[in-house]
Amino acid sequence: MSNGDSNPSSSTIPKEDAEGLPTDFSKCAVLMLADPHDPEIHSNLELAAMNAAKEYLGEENESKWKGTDRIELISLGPNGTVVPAAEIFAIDWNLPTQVTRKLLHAMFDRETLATHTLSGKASPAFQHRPNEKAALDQPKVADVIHAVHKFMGCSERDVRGAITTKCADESKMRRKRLKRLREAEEEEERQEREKQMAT
Amino acid sequence: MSNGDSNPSSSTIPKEDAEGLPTDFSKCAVLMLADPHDPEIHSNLELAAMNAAKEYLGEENESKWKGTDRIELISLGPNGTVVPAAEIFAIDWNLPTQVTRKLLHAMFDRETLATHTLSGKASPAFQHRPNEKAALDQPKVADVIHAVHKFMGCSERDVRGAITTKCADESKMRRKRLKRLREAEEEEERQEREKQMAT
DNA sequence: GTTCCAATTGGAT
DNA sequence: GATCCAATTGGAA
Repeated sequence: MSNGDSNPSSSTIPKEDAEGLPTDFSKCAVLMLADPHDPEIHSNLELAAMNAAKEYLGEENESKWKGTDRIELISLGPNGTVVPAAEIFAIDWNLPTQVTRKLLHAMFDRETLATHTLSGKASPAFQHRPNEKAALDQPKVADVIHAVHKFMGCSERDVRGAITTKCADESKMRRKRLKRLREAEEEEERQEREKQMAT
Repeated sequence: MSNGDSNPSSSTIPKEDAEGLPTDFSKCAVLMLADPHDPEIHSNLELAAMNAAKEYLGEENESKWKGTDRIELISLGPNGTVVPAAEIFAIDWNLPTQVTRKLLHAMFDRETLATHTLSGKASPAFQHRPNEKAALDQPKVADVIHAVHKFMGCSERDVRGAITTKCADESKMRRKRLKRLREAEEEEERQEREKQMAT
């Protein structure tokens, strides 16, 4: 895990040398969001998805599949980013922005979404400020864009827009949360001081 | 013309009391961008377009149709905003944002686009600044959104987005133009002073 | 508690 | 010269 992407339940394209774990593929069904009529995309996806599944089912994620006979993963695109099928099926596949936001939520935790942006670039409207935010993991993001674009019929720029605003919204929510925490701490300190004054 | 919309070549839904000019409708073909399978939209559009054409061909715009046997107008939506067919046909109907920008250009002059915005609201990111910009003529904008959405298959929010950025871009260009003018004036003054120094 | 709206920005294309 | 990109914002929905 490199890029600040502390992913709770997704995995992306694995390294070539995936340590040859003795993964039992009979336990794993990889469903794919791909156009079967586009053979090139399809075969790339198939390969990547199987590799990703192999990594996903490896030692690190053992707790997630031990005990189940079958774990279903859905690969989102050529980079082989996979997401548990249950999370995919829980999504209402009608509104592109909703799908985008849910997928992001499934593959990044809220802290990551709040502290990253689509591009990692500073806002041109606030260039004087230091930019604290890095870019989201690019292969994963590319797969989200691919999947939503391909299967919702919306433009890639729509998906990118949805990602941008999702990160912005998570950032605002995080700020609120931190502020509330800070205020609670101050209140605690104040009460502490009051108690000491009383003695 | 009320709303700061100095429209060069478009007209919108007319007042009820259109002064009953003896317009010769045989000279006028009103083509309509409407779904003929949606009777309600269609008939609203038909009525509005005919009224708009009547106004469009009235005294104020006499110069535009005198001498031609036939003027073709295209109505964009339920509000009956019409645009000359030639301008419509000159557009590449493939890219939604291009279509939107061209339509705006056809119905508002650049000064209007530069000094107005889609909503007329101040930017939430710069609320301390006074807001100098008013909203674009709403019925016209609604017709653009209607037309592009209906015939390009893109979402209304895409069209709105395109309008927003078109106005922003025109505003920037205007600022540049004004700055250049100012600098040219200053340069002129400077040379004037130099000339006086020499004498 | 979340998502949506859309205005503004400078640089990239 | 014109268009596109996308980060940030506060309040509305």
